[in-house]
Amino acid sequence: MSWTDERVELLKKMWSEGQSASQIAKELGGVTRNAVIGKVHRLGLSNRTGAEEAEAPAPEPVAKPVPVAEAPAAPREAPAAAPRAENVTPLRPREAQPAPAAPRAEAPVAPVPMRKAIVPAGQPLPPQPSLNEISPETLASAREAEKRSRKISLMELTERTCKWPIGDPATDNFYFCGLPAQPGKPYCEAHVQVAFQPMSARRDRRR
DNA sequence: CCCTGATTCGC
DNA sequence: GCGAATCAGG
Repeated sequence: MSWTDERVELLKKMWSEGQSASQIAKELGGVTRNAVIGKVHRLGLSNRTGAEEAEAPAPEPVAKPVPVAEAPAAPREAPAAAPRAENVTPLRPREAQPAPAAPRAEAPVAPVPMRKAIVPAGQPLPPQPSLNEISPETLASAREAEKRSRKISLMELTERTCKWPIGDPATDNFYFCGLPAQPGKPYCEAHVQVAFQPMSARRDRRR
């Protein structure tokens, strides 16, 4: 591939639009980001001053209009579980919560009444299965994983980090597991187990 | 780790 | 002129 006029044009255009060298390289094809950067310098447009740059804080051109997670489906069967007398520690409240007296009286509401955009776009909402739907073994490894979790933020999620949400998104005690995700899967080994269960086994355990 | 842009330097 | 390798930084 060589720098034909068209290619240089596209390069100039994209560069002035604030696209990154790698994005431009991808678009052009046949070149690496290094090639793009090198060309940019030779063309003398290092100073990203291609377009007028009105002053609009150029919203970091995110390649695609990442569709902010649609309002996630209502927490499945959450309310139903609430009434259960026994303290149904919803799996979420981490760290042993030594029965701190006077647990919010208005707790029966669905756990995790999230606002929006809590789960990265594209990924299915992690089910918050009621405890009896999870086998003891799976539950154990899930809790163990929670301890080792990297506690990363939404922005730190990547292709290979577990995207299992932990904590209440309404509080600052919210983060994502972040452990190494199973190749191709959105979660780490432990959370994959919780998220993807054979229908049969799941049905059998449900009450 | 992943990704940025900047530089260098042999070709 | 080109761009891989490498550097510096987030």
